[in-house]
Amino acid sequence: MAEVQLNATQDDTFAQRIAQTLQLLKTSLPVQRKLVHAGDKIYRVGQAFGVLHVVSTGMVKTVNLSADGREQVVGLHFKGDWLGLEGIATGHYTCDAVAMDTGEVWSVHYDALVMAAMREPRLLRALHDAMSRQLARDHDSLQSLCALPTDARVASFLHYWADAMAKRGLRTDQISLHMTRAEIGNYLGMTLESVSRGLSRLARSDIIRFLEKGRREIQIPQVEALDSFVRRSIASTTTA
Amino acid sequence: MAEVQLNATQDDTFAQRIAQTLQLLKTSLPVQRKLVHAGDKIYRVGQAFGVLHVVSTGMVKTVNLSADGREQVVGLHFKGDWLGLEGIATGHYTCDAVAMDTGEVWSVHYDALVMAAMREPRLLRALHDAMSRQLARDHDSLQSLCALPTDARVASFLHYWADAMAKRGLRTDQISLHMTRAEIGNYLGMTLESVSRGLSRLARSDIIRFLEKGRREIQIPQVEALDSFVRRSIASTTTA
DNA sequence: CGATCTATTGAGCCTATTCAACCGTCGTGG
DNA sequence: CCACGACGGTTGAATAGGCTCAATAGATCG
Repeated sequence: MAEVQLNATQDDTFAQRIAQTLQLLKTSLPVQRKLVHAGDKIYRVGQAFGVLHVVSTGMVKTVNLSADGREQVVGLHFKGDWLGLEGIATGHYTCDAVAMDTGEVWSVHYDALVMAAMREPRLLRALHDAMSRQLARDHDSLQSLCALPTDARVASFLHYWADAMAKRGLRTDQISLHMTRAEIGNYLGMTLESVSRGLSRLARSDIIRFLEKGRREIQIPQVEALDSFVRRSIASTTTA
Repeated sequence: MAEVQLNATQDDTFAQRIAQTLQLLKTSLPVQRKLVHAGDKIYRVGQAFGVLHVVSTGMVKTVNLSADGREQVVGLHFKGDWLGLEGIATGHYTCDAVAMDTGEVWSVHYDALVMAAMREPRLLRALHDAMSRQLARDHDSLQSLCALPTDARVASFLHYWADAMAKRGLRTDQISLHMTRAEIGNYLGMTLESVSRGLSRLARSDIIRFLEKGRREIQIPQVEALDSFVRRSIASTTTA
């Protein structure tokens, strides 16, 4: 209840699109729903590809496994995001998908989806939109990684998270990161200490606020403050 | 001529798939072919999305433009790769696509492609494969960026390039980077000096060899040497 | 209540950046 | 025709940003 926020202006069209897509899936083809808990693997690297997954509720991370066994978080996925798309080309999933929270994941057979898409073009459109969004997001991720110092990367990460919530009509003034500092650091290409220092610095600048002792519930009075923080970091490294 | 190399074992199936896809496109729907030269923009950020492009010959880079105008190379694209996929969701391209070499780019209207895909499912499959490959590649890119020191990132970059050539049945013993050190550095998240030092180091270790004064023609006697160099870098940073 | 996990913070070190000088190539115009 | 400037590349020296190592503290759980 009360999921709709002040920011439900143009963003709620995106939330609506997600709802429509989930509805469409449910009515167009056999969907298997599954409840997942934090740590559950939705699929594993190397496993034969066959089904695509859509996050209905909850949050999921995707983790690449390098040849020598080291892990790399390569994506975060929220309500309406699709999982397993990287597996289409090779016929095998190329990463693990791990739930970060309790939630529900819907699964559809890729072949069945394509068949259904022949009758219902909106399904195809939804799939393409999801892939396209993922590609654009990956680009932004790359740019953050390449161009920003650690503190700004942390700020940018929080901004991304808040944005993802906002676009889905969820509350953005307070977000709860279901990730350890180590996980965040892995995703952002820095050490857990740097993440901690970055967050502390943001808190000291009153850009964010910790809401409990665990320090994973974070309040962001104004998301734009994160933006200007990032901008300032760039300016100082460029002009100096 | 003599494009097929020793390594044309399982890799040539990929080259064949590309050839088939290009053939399929040509026969299934109206394709506009265009000759491009180094520096030509195939599309621009912000431009209305409508058509997808496929690299027929040559090489193309995609460049993100941040809000404050700084550029970030987010992808490299060779024969058979699709361009513009990130534009589907928003209806606008989110990056520039710039030719790095003379080559030919084929363009098809997305809507027409989807229509044609109804009659010819292999078209749809080709599109999905391309998107899927791009996603998987982005993950690898991210992992390199997050987990490797500069020298290893340069080595990994050369390996990726050689691999891309090999999978397309092109010669891999000698590659010519149509990029300045600055461009490579931008793509790899490091300075041009670091790229230069990295390449010099690899040359000093006899892993690569420069073939001309311009130092963009690079010979790689054995691609696996790059792999083991990367592996060694990881080992030394992990164990130390 | 000890053991474990997560987070924070400090100190020292190292890697990669910054700044700078230098060289070779290329294109252009005096 | 050659001098000059612009550009791309290399290399060195100094600096700084982020990492490593280490100590501390709170939280959770058996």
